[in-house]
Amino acid sequence: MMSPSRKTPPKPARLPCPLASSLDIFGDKWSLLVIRDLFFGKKTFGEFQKSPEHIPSNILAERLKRLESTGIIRKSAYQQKPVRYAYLLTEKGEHLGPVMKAMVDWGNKYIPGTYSFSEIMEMMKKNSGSQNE
Amino acid sequence: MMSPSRKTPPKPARLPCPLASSLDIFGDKWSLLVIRDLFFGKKTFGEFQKSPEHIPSNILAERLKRLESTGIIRKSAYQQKPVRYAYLLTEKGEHLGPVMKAMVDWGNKYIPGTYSFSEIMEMMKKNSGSQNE
DNA sequence: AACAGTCACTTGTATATTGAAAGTAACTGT
DNA sequence: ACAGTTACTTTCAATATACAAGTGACTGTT
Repeated sequence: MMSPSRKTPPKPARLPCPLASSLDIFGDKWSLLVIRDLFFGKKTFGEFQKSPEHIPSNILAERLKRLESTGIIRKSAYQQKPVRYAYLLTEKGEHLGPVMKAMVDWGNKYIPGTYSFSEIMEMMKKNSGSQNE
Repeated sequence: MMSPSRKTPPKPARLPCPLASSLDIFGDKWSLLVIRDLFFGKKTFGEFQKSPEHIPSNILAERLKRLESTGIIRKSAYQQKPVRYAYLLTEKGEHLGPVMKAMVDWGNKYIPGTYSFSEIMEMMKKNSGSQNE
């Protein structure tokens, strides 16, 4: 039997496995895409939304909070009147570069039709107002 | 189960971004943990279940199907009477090593309390009958 | 001053995915 | 015959996601 008398553990923190722990932080469908956008120079809520995958705004807001709370990004006000924030990668966040690079390399090798880094870079720049695929 | 009876955009295939496409394949909480286990020499359904993160059996079954359908793993019968399968990484799956390594390195650097590769290796071997966290 | 427009969210609410538990099928070994 | 093992499948409540619409604080235009 499991010990039942304890209080509820807030986050069982899956285990001391660095892979499992990392996945708990950014192992979802969207987090790394936001981080990718930050690498590509995007900074604001609106810019993240314009990316071709079209992240829902509520999910984006939540992910930004999570990434901030885990120290991967931080925000700084870029204007005061209505306070608006730009998001930036911390050192911790920037060190996710190798993780993304490994995934990009794998994708380029094993998923036909994926674009190279520079092609994606181009696509990111002219980030469309189009809602269509 | 419901079937998609209406218009069927079966998999919009998010975009030609290799990162987004990779995430569509293994960007969830469990897939890479199963792949980790395969790297650690685990092969059977029961062995995956015994890993310390305790993946639910229905999720495990689904992930194994998905990983097989995407060519990351394959299965081969290891006995006939009741046909039972052992799962193996394909070349495509083995090449996820660098992705996991990058994540492990990041976790070890930025998540306090995570174990090194060799410590995890040890833990994997004596994969417990313990149900306790 | 009134109104459209922008930006960064927030709030509802369907829908989809997940997780925990229990059940099933095909055996083996006692 | 019956318990045990292995590999799942089924059920269903809980959680997460997606989509649409709305809000608040402005700016710039008429």
